[in-house]
This record gives sequence, C-alpha cells and structure tokens, in this order.
Amino acid sequence: MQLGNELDERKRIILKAIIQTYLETGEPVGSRTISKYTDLNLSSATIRNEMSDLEELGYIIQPYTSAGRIPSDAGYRLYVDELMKEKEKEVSEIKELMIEKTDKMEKVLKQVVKILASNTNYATMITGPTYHRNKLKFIQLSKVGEMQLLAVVVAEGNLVKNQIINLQEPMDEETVLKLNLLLNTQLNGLSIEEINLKMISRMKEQAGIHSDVVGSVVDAVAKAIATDDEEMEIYTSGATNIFKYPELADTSKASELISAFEEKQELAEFVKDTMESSENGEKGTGIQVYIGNESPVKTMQDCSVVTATYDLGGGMQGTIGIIGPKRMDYENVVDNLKTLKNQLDHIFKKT
Amino acid sequence: MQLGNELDERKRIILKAIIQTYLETGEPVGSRTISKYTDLNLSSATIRNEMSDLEELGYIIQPYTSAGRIPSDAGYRLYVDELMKEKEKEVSEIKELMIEKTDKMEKVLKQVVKILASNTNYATMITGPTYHRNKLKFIQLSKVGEMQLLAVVVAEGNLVKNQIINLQEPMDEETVLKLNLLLNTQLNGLSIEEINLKMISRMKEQAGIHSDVVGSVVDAVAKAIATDDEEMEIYTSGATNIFKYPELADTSKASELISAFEEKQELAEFVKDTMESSENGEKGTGIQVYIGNESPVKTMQDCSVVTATYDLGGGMQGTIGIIGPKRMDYENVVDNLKTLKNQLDHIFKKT
DNA sequence: TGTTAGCACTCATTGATGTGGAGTGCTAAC
DNA sequence: GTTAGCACTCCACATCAATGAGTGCTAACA
Repeated sequence: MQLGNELDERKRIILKAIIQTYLETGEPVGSRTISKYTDLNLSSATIRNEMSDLEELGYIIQPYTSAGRIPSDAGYRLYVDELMKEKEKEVSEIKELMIEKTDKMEKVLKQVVKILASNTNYATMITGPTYHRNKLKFIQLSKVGEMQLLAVVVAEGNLVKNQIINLQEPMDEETVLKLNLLLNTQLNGLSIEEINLKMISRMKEQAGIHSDVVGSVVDAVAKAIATDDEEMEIYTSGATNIFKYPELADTSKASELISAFEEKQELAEFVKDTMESSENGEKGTGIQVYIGNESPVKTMQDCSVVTATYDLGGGMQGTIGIIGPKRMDYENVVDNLKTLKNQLDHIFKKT
Repeated sequence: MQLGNELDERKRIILKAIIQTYLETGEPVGSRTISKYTDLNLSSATIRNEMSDLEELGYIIQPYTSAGRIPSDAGYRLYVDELMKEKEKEVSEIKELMIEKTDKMEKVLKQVVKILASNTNYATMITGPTYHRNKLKFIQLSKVGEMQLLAVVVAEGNLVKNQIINLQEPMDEETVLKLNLLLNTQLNGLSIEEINLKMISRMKEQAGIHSDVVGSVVDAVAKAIATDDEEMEIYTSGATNIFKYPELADTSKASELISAFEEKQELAEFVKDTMESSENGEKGTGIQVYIGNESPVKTMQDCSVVTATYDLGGGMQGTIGIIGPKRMDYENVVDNLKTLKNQLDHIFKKT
C-alpha cells in the first residue's frame, strides 16, 4: 500500500509479469523473456533498466551476478496485496467440492484437507471448530459394568465426549439416577469458568459417599468444554506435495517441513496467529497470507502459508491453511479457500 | 533353515560379520575389514575366497565389480532367522517405557508410536485393538435438543461411540425412555451378525411412529460394533526418520514412502497380513519380519518392516509396526517390540 | 589341501578444467 | 526515452585424470 506508490504503471506491469512467470517456471526470469511476454512492446534493454530499478527498490533479487531476477518477499507481498487483485475477477469459477455429507465432523475435516491438497497441489491443514466459552448442555451417567460408569457430556454445538469412570465400590441404579439429576440441575448451561470450587464441594457434599464420582464427572466435563491448544486436533494432508517444488524438496528442508507437519504443534502457531488477527478484523475476508519471514514458524521461512478462518457463529471457529513454496499460485489458493470457507459454513450449519 | 545347512561354521561367522558391519556403516564391506573384525585371524585373501562362495550362494551381493559386499535379502533373512539368535541373550535389558496412564486409548497409542519412533529411530505405526465379533453392551438414547437425540452405544471392551440423530418431529421424554427400554432389551448382548432384518422390522413395528429412529440407532450400533478395515485408525510417527538413512532419503523414494505413511491404507496391508499369519500361530512370538520383497506393499521394497500383534484377550488385538531400511537393527527392534507388547497388555488390561 | 602374499585390474568418487549459454550492465546511437 | 551492440560474469554441464578401496587370480608356502 504505502510502498506501491513509488511504482509507475509500467513498473507495476513488469513486476507483475516477472512474478507471474516465476510462479510458473520457478526459475529466474530474464529481461528478454519479459520483453516478449508483455504487450508493452519494449526491448529487453529497456526492461533491463526497469528491472534494475525494481531491484534497487527491493522488489526483486538477483540470485547471483548476471542471472535473471526472482521476486523478493516484498515483491510477493506487493503482488498479493495489489497486483493480484487486478486480475481477480478473471478466473473465479467456483469449483464444486464434492463433500459428501457425513455425520462425523472428523470425517468431514479429513476429507476437506484431502480434497484441498489434491486441488491445489500444496500441503494443507485444518482444525476443527474450537469452542470459546462453550456451555454445557447435557450430562448422562450410565452404568456399564459392576464397577464402571460411563459419563457422556454434551456441550453446545453437540460436541460429545465420553469417559469411563472406574468406581471404588458398586453403585446401584437408583444412585446413578440421583447423581444424574444432581449433575444436570447444578451444571446445566454453565461454561467452564462458571464452575467454581465452591459449587463442586457443595455437590460433593450432596453426593455423600459418592463424592469421588462427582469429581471424576466434573473432570470429564472440564475436558469436554475446554478446548485448549493441546487438545486441538489438526488434520493435515498432502505433506508430500512439497516434493513437487524443487526449492523445497532437498532432503534437509523437506525433512524439517514434514516433521513440522507430523508434529503439528508448529502448525498450531498459525492457528493462533490467524485467530488473533481475524479478531482484529483485518480486511474482513479472514484470509491471511504469510510470505517467507512473515511466518511465525522458523522452519517455514522458505514457504508461504495462506490461512483462513471459517466461522460458524456462536463463537465457534476453525482454521484452514495451505503451505507451499513462496511461488505458490496465490490467486488459485485464495480462491479455493474462499469457496471452501463458504462450503464449510454451509455443511456445519446444516449438521 | 533349509538353506542354512550348506554353510559351515566359518562361513556363518563371516556372513554374520559382514551383515553386522553393514548394519552399522551402511556401506559395502570389504575383505580386509572383515579380516580384522573377526577373531578368526584369517588374511583378507582367505576372506575373499569365502566371500566369493557366499556370493555364489546368494547371501551377499556386489553392487558393482570390485566393490565390497552388501547383504542380499536372503542374507538378511538368514541373519534374522538364525544368526541373530545366537547373540540374542546378550543385550536384553528391558527399557522402561514411560507411558503415563491416561484414560483415552487414543492418547496411549499416540504416545506409544512416538516413544517407539524416538527409541528406534525408525518410522513406526500402531493400530488400536480391533474387536472381532464384538458384542453390544449398552445403548442410551438421550434428548439433547428439540429435534435431536444422542445415541450412545457401548460395546464390549468399553468401546464407546456416539451419534446425533436428527428427528423429523419432536419426541417427548417418555417416548425416549420407552425406546431406550426397547432397544436395550432387544439388542443387548448381541453381536452384529445376530442382528438380522427380521428383528429390526419387529422393533420398528413396536416403535410405532418413531420407527425411523430405530433405524438410525441400529445404524449407529452397527458402526460401533463393526470395525471394518476402513474404520481402523492407524497412528504413525517418526516418518521423517527415513531421512536418516541415505539409501531411503533420495527424493523420489522418500516421497513415496512418506505418502504411504500419510495415506495409511498401504499400512493396513501389513496389519491384515500380520493378523492372518499370527492366527496361523507361526513361531508364537507374534513377531513378523518382512525383508525387502517379502513385503506385501510394493512401495516398501527397499525397506524392512517388523510387525507384532498385541493381544488383549477376548478377541481384541492390535498391531505395532516398525519400518526402516533393510539394514535395520533387527535385534534392537525385535527387543523393543517384545517389551512393548508386554507393556500394552499390561496397560490395557488394567484399563 | 588350505592359507597367504603379491599383483594387475575395475570402477565409483572426487576435484580440476574447459566450454556454452543465458543474462546483465554499459555505452553509443537513434 | 528507447534501443542495438558488445564485453563481461557466472552457473551448469561435461570431460578428464587422479585416487583409492576392493576384487580375482596366480603362485608359493606349510
């Protein structure tokens, strides 16, 4: 935005041409190529002069003396912020993603990353919706064995968790019923912050000899409602797509990248970052582009990462991400993410 | 076994020496090395003669003229079957795997693969116990919304599944109770094969206007009990360990291998194969070694795979696997798997 | 007959060298 | 302001020789 003004129209066109050619080929692009590529009808010499300027301004880089130029991080940034938009309307056919309606969200998510990965040829990730200040909807204790209870906890958004509780001593059906009633009347509609110690100890009193069960159940409840960072499941796909881009495929880089995918906790950085900046309401599209150094994760400084949050209302939101080389096809990626965002809204609102 | 007899003692020692040196170094081993390595006190020339014989017999291979020798698949096989055992008693200190007791099996499994991967420096996989002819233990329908029921199905082994059922029309608490009773009395203790169409249609009759709910519940039951191959979750870890072995680390191979890990369905082949042969009761240790071509998966012909089944009694069993280069440290791997097997038994029997 | 020393030979690996070509920067002319 | 021309740079690639690990063979030895 601020930098863009120092560029006249011709420079912008040339820069755009350079970047686009580089996106396709992945190899430094020279002045002759551009002189043919554009409809400016300029000789390579003129282009060379302009390119020299562009390099001085920091938008392109010469990997070594007398080689072609490649975009710098700043160049990509300008391209994403401004140059790309001018073309945006052109290609925008909405591809129908074939997501069959399944009951389990987990499956949907796994399918989504998979489709996205094969659509874009990049590595992809997705998190399920995380529930901020989620409220308790329903608790059900059932006897499933002599000394075992099953606690089923349902939170808002129909997030179901269950936990087996091993008892110290047998419990009859009637007591189970009583406990059920107690738990539901006391805890129903509360969020995790609202369940305080006082309340728990009061309930334990009322439960009499079975106070330890109350403790276990409250634990289960806490687990069901609180979705802390560790809990958060991140699904990934297409990690091996990075082998398709020579600049990332050499053994050491690939190893690091794929490790990051496997461990997943580095990916959580993006989720956190994206969530934060989407709260600050930048742009409003909820789409975030990290180019090279802009990434919060060091191991991904040779990559670009594009993330989007999908928002299901009611405080539930998740994150989708695409990780690829810096020369990723930003237009296509952003496009894909946008349509996917809508689709996810659609699916989950129905469910 | 049958082939082993054509080898005299000296040849066996030399072969063993060759293999062990190769396991360490990963490079073709020459005669001079062996002449120093062994306590046979033979000159390199003599060793050369023996090696020539061993090559003719098919146990070792010369990658190119006048290079050292590397073990062939047959060589590894002999090593695993016979040579290795002679040393087995030596190193067998049981490493205590620090598996903290958690409630969720999923977490235990994820932790186990992780530990195993970092212990062995190979890629690892594990499946949860699959339940053959599993029986229904308990069904609980609960109303969680105006038009929504939650079906919780508990099968033997405390395998819990839940499913949200969307109703066509509201249902009052009383009906829910009645349905609960109906389902439990009819289906309790049955395995999936025993639930036939006749039974379902009879239940639908008794359910009256809510017959569609019965259908949904039975579906949920089926899903909970039947653990078909697709359902089966395979957890993996340490996929990037393959980068540590140059013979697997070149881009094309690594890409294929890691893809296989990501997709997981190739890994299911091993699970199936291992299960079958463990049923046939070979050896009795339940540990299976696939060397190179012996593998049922083509993409892993440059690897060796060692699998083990852990058995929890009651028809529940799962599979652990380690995937590495052919020159993997078989002794250590087998050892690790054995102790892990025991630990898993221990953990899950407690749970 | 089994073992060993010696020697010629093979072949992957490594580093040096040279060439071709893509691309630049600069200058001079239009 | 634009362009043609030219010298220059530097990577990529191929070629070549030197190196050295390792073999196979032969002949001598115990």
